[in-house]
Amino acid sequence: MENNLLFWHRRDLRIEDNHGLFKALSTGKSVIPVFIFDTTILSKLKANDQRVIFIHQEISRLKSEYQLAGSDLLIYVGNPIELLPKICDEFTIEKVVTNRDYEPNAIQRDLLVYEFLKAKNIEFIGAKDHVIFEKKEVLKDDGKPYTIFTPYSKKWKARLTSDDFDAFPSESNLNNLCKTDTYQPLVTLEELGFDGVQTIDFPIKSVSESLVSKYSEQRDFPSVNGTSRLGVHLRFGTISIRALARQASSQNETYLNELIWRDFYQMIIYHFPHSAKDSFKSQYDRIPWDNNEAHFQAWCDGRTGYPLVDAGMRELNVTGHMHNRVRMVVASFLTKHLLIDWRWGATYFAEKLLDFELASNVGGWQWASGSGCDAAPYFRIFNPALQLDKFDKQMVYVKKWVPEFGTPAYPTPIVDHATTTKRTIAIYKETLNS
DNA sequence: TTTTGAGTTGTTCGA
DNA sequence: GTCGAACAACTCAAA
Repeated sequence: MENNLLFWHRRDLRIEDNHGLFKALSTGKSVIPVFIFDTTILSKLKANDQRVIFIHQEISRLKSEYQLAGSDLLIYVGNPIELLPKICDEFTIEKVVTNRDYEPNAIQRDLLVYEFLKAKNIEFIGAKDHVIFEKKEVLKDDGKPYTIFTPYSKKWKARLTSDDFDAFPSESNLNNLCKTDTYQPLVTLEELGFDGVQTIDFPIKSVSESLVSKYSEQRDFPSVNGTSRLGVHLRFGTISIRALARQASSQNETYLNELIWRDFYQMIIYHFPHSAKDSFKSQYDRIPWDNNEAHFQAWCDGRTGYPLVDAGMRELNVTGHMHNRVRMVVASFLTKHLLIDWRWGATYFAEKLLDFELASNVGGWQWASGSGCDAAPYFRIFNPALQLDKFDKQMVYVKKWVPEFGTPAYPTPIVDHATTTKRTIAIYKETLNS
């Protein structure tokens, strides 16, 4: 029996411009595409997690696309480390191809997969697909990774050549897919242990030229649809980062910079995996957080008495999304007004955000709390009232999410701005100098 | 090795 | 109202 090749989809739920899939199809071998619902991840999620519904929908679409090409996407449920060797036996696989993942847990998983497959004499091949530049492609002149964004972005741009955004035409090579006419049914959300009720709208899979071109002027105003909301599609690979970068680079430098930030944080978590759980700068883990449970709950529920903060949290709770400017404001408020550990906030975001991406999330939270690489200085504390005046002056955003604002039903501020910010600066100062 | 300039997104105060 | 400086030093990156 002829040997086959397995292509393992993870956070790359598309056929077109998929580097790993292109690589697999280019070998000329018969390629079997597979996706595994990883129960070690799913078991930690709540039954109504909207991201599982999103993935399930996209898997369903991807499966039909493979079926149109005369093949099928095989679906498994379980622990990939245990399943992959079995799948390889079942289909006489000689090589497994996948796109690389840079999160510490994923790297550990892939290392184990590599060992298990190696023991069976099966190759395990990775491809770069999730970012423009990965690992050691953008380093300082001394060969070490950057920890400051601006010089990183300069080197990133200097290193860029005309073909770095080029698509990998995986979709034009589908005749090498393993052919089948017996379609395996897709496991249902209920079978996976999820309730399957979609409560939020999923963002569309594209961004208009006009949004990108106006991005730098409009992105800071939460009442304006000035951001692309493509985070979830980048997270699960339902769009190609190369296609997006191509569009951005020709239209808006600020937008391109945001994509470079994404590469930057992916690179940081790859080189400094401790920063997934601990502060990048360890001395910030000595800060004596207040961690007041009642304050935290008020923050989660959007009833701090600071309208911009509350609007943001309520937008998050209802839609699974929060405008980026407001993310900074609520993160600054939690860490620097309430003096609550950035991990509490990061964990809450991880649970709620449809577009949650570990590297960007811990990067952002550590930036706001001052504990990250290239973070805001500790004395830089957003004033929620001033931010409201600057970015939602007409209170369109606030009134949308906090309709009772201005009535007696709206809570009074749970803490005083001047008092708490002075306290935080004093505590940070003392901790960092001791 | 030493030196120099710079560092996502702010706020407050006083002239 | 506008503007510059202070906030607090420190570390990083590159020459």
